[in-house]
Amino acid sequence: MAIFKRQLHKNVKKSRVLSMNIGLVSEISGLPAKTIRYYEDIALVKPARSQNGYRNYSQSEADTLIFVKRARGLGFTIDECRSLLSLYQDKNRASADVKKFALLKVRQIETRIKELNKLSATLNHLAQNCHGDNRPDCPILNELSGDKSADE
Amino acid sequence: MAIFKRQLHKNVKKSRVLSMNIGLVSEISGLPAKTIRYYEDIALVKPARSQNGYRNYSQSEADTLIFVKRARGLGFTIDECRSLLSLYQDKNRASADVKKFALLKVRQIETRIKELNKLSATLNHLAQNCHGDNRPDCPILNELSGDKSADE
DNA sequence: CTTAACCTTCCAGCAACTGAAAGAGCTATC
DNA sequence: GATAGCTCTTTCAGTTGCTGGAAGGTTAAG
Repeated sequence: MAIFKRQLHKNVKKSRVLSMNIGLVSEISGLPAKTIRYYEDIALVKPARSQNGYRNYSQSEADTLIFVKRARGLGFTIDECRSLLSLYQDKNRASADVKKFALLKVRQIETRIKELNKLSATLNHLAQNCHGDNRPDCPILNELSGDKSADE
Repeated sequence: MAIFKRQLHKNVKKSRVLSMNIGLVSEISGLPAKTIRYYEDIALVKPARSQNGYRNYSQSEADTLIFVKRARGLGFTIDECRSLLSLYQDKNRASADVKKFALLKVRQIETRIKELNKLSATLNHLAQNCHGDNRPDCPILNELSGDKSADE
């Protein structure tokens, strides 16, 4: 056993190792150790502990963390990740549920994109009308201060 | 103008300067009273107090709050609002500064839009490839779990 | 005088982490 | 076996921008 102790960190990335310390899991999942501990706090992934108190992650727990990392990267909230995970772990799940979930998320993202597009257009318009020299008059500030004669 | 009735009655008798309680400022600015108090906590707008301890907003303080409301609506952070306000209140400000600020914000918003577009496309693609029936296989979950054979 | 609508402060919590402090454990090297 | 230099532990606090609620004081109206 002692042989593997340091090799875990250096070499063994993909082999089926019995258990992993948080540092290794952090490395292979790409999640900061802080975040992984936080995920334990919120009961997302609760690893066993070694005698010395160190967290001890199984391969499947590491996989779960990687799953969460991907789902978060796709814009799912932690709670949504929980739902996805339970669907993932449910052998009798309906993929229809997951599809519905994903499409709802798509609609939410698209709404947000529309809002941001409006913001960007408004700001850009204001900036274009701003002469950008040292004269004190500025359409952007005028607009913000509610001076209606500033724009258009 | 019904809003002002009570306040006018009360304040005009005492002084020519119109000052407002938080409820009135909330109404005319559209910001919740909670938010306005929070803005005092973070030293954005610190009103005087009446003898009874009530907050007493001047017209210009109310204007500042309206300014902040608009700027927040345009996606500026509180700290950015602070900068905008100091530019606004600086008689010698260069509108170039404001323009630069706004254009930077536009770029940030556009970056965010691009990210969201990618997310939306990925999710949408996965959903389209999901048959959406009760079979347990689901490309979305397969993708999240890192199964490369799932997609394409 | 009572009641309702104001106003006040303080405490707590949301999401999803991140930083820092203080201490214990482990490993490599001398 | 001492020591340097990692990794690991817990706990508290902070981030951003608010929002909710409790407990209580003030004011206006009927």
